[in-house]
Amino acid sequence: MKKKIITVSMRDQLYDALRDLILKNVYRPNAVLQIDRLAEEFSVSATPVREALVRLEAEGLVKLIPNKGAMVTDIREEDIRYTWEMRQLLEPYAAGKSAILISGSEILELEEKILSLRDQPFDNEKYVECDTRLHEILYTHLTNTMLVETIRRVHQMSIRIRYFPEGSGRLHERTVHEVIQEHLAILAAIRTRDASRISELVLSHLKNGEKRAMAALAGNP
Amino acid sequence: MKKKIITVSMRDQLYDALRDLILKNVYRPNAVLQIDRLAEEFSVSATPVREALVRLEAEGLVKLIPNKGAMVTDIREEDIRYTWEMRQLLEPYAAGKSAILISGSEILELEEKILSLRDQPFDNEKYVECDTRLHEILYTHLTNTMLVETIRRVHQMSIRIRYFPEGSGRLHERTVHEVIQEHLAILAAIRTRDASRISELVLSHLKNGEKRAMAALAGNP
DNA sequence: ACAGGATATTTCCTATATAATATGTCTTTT
DNA sequence: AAAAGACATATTATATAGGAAATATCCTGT
Repeated sequence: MKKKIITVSMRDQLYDALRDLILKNVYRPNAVLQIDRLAEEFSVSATPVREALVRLEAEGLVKLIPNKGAMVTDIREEDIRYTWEMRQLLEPYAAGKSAILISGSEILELEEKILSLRDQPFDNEKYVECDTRLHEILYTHLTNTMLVETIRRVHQMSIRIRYFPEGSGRLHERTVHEVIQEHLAILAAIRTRDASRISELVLSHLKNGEKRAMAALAGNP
Repeated sequence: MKKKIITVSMRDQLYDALRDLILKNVYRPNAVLQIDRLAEEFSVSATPVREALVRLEAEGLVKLIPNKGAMVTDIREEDIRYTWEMRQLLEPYAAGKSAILISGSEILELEEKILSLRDQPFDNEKYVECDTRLHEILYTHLTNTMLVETIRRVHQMSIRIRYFPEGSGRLHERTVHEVIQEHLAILAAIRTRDASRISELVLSHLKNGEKRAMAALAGNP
């Protein structure tokens, strides 16, 4: 049988690369994204770059102005409030729903991931990686793909916000400790499969998260 | 002074045209969208067609399979449930929030639009137009653009569902009458600016809407 | 009947041409 | 002289056309 070599289109590779750079604020808000420059940067032609940009625009990460060009979307203070408003609207509901869908091994992985933060509590990169995996486990069992996709999008925005403050590489130990405690509380509730308790805890976790994000933005990490 | 001629990119025009055709089920679920054929159909080259398709993919209207092609996304029974689950999650909250943001003249326009349905209660096209305008007035005042955008997307899906049943051109008089009554009740609540009452009414309206959609799909329009 | 390979079709990308916008210079006007 | 306007130039996005790569289709030989 012929071996099946999977090939990822240039467009998809560029999309992934650019999204990553935008989320991590390497390309900062309002940065101009010049098609030719990006094409040269990645050693491809303009077409796949444009297609990647169109997709990023649909995700709200890039603003495309006809005949003018592309720029990374802005992050204003309101956007932070809006992001957490969305999360508070969607995630408590979603987390409650998936309570019974999470497997035992996933619960163990969650615990492992949460506790691993304790070891290197100052690494933003590691923090985001853990948070993202946590989201994956919590929400990808839901069958409502629209809900999952929306949560993914909003969470993506909250990653951007996390990386937004200048010099956001390090986190305060006290903050990380708080987050770990909240995560562990949620985990304990998941073990009991108590949907309404999970919703409650996720909501208060998100409210605290909003406060922490605002504080970080004001310069108190 | 030089006259400013606004030019809409080919990509945007194609996106609008294709979206409309998909929402109205002219291009039905699972229909294959061949790039060359579309390019010829609209007398353009392949590139802007591809870019329009990428955007439609991000909106969940088109499925893009690398090196294979594009097709209109499927509508399964679950998708209908998911759509209404999203609406019930978002719209009561959103409607409650915009209660105080709607102007007097908009309330009058709403009333006019709602009552206009009474005159020609069998026209699906007119129904959707009215429903869309209603959404616009209700939700575009909200400052949370993510929320507005998500509601727009989900509402878009519910339009597709409305057009989905074969021969969905005509509506039953009794059904339309029900919808008008529900809309009027919401309108009355908007006049009193009672946010929690609006939320309540929108929620029950959506629950009824879900039942009606399911019935229509089962062949009882 | 079925594997294997040639042919055809279609997507995907590159290279090139076209159109729109921004920039800079020179002229005109106040 | 400063500001505004008009023209030419440069830069950049946008669209077209053609070629490379992947997938699908058909044909042939066992």
